[in-house]
Amino acid sequence: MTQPILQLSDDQTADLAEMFRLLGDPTRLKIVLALLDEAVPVGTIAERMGASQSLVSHHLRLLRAARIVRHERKGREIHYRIHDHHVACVIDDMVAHVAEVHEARSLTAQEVENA
Amino acid sequence: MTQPILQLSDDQTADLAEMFRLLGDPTRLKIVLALLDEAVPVGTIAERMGASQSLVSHHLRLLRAARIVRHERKGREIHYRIHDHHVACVIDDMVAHVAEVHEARSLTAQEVENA
DNA sequence: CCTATGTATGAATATCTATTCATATATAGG
DNA sequence: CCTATATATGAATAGATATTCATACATAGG
Repeated sequence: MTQPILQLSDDQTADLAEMFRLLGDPTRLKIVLALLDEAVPVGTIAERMGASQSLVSHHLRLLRAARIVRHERKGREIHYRIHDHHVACVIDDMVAHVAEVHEARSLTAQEVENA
Repeated sequence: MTQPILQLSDDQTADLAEMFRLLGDPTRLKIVLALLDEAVPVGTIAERMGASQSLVSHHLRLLRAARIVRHERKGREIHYRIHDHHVACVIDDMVAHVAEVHEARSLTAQEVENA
């Protein structure tokens, strides 16, 4: 399977980069991964990750704006989950990739240097 | 198809985030997209993108270190291409996602605000 | 109402990073 | 060798951003 020549508009490229960028922060990524399987209230996310409620909230705001997650009120709590199936798939794919790579290689610093 | 509960080590999570982060810069992403289909010398990449040779070179260095691209000497030129099939797949998936989303929705600012 | 709980938000900051400019390195050809 | 071409690299900087702290907002329950 070879790659089709894909031509993205500047807008599409920018959106794509923005999505990558948002997932590119370890704290935010952890949040997203935590929401892959279930809807979780903010406080619980913070607790599980060992991060402050404020920090988690700030990140959720960004993830929400990018439609990576969605929220729903449940009494006093606000439960967050992955926005849709599609986003979940994309992230799963990437996770699978990294997991594989981690399994396949165990490089020395020298090898990385020469990569 | 539901998501399996995936548990990533901190190292894996960091690597995953790092990969996302590198793709999260528009300039770098454009470079990567340009290398999906063929091996291209540095100067040509810069020319096509309208970016400076220096900037492209700096970005290629980062992409190389992360094994997102690889290089090969061809006379005086150094040709860069996507590191492997796997990386290409991951990017293609994400591109497909964004392309779909762009097709499906055309949101007002208000809708985005309330997302 | 008043309070407690859960969440969001704004300001401040220390850190990071993308970009530019100048320059070094490497290779091919005469 | 000497020059031209292609690429890499280092320093400097302007701008972005992750995090913290303090505080505001919203809701449920008594």
